[in-house]
Amino acid sequence: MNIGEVAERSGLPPKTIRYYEDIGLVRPLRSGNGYRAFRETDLHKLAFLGRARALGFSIEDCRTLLDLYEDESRESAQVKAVAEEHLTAIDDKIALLQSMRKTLSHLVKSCHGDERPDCPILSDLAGGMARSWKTTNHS
Amino acid sequence: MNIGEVAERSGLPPKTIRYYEDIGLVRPLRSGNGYRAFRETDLHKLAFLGRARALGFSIEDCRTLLDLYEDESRESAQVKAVAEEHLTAIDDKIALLQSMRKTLSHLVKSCHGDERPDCPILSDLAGGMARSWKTTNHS
DNA sequence: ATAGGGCTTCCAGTGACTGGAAGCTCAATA
DNA sequence: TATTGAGCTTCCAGTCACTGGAAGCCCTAT
Repeated sequence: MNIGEVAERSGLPPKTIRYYEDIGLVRPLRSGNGYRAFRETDLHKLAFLGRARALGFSIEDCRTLLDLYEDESRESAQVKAVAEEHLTAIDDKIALLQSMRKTLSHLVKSCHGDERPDCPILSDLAGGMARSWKTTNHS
Repeated sequence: MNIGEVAERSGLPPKTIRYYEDIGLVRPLRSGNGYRAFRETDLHKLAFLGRARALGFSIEDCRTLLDLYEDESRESAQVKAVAEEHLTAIDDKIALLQSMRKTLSHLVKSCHGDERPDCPILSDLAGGMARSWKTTNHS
């Protein structure tokens, strides 16, 4: 299999596949003409990587997971530990984004968004303590 | 003010402040000894940047927001547009993470996590179609 | 013979910093 | 006065996971 077919069948761009070879995640053979010659197992690995990446695992996690996948004597606890750690990281990211979202949506709602220059979004960024009550001049 | 004091008062690391100068977000003066000499306005800008970054705005968004902040004739609609676009991007990221989270937490729950090698997490990554019913050997 | 598409390598850029090295300045102490 | 040591300077390199582009080889079809 040439890289184009593997790309199509794995869903990964050729560039990414070459990159994965660069960093040692796959080791395809070479044909006489210098083209990469992928076996089914290579395709399988790449598809594995594609799914792991789609779940947000880092490349290093992917390397670990692939190693565990190939290790017949692995303990499922090892896999679970990697996944749980990643899950925690995802939860942290979600929490951070939701806290940003909360503040931001509040600010967006409080901005009239017309041709006038005064804007509670900028006031908040500028002052940190400027709130909509201030922009509506309750002082 | 030297960079150390500005760092402390703005909450940004000195490295970051130098970087912000590099890319033209702030333009502190220089003392005779070559040290950066920050004015209150520079500190103000840096604090603005810190808050905007904490809300997840990109550096380019920050540049735009700072420009709008300094532009007396801005229209609040411009600010609101930037913020709304960013809010949409945040929502997209949250949605993506939550979909990862859902799949991943399902997989984690289905993995017994002991010393045995068989693991639905790896099965899923390997096959895409392998499900927990398969790991419990209903075939 | 030529055109095209696919393949190769290598280099550079992305975003937003961060770490580290080498060296200058300044204030306080011995 | 000499010497610490902290703080400041610049510059270079690395992070993460690709992605784009250039230059050039290979293969097939016309």
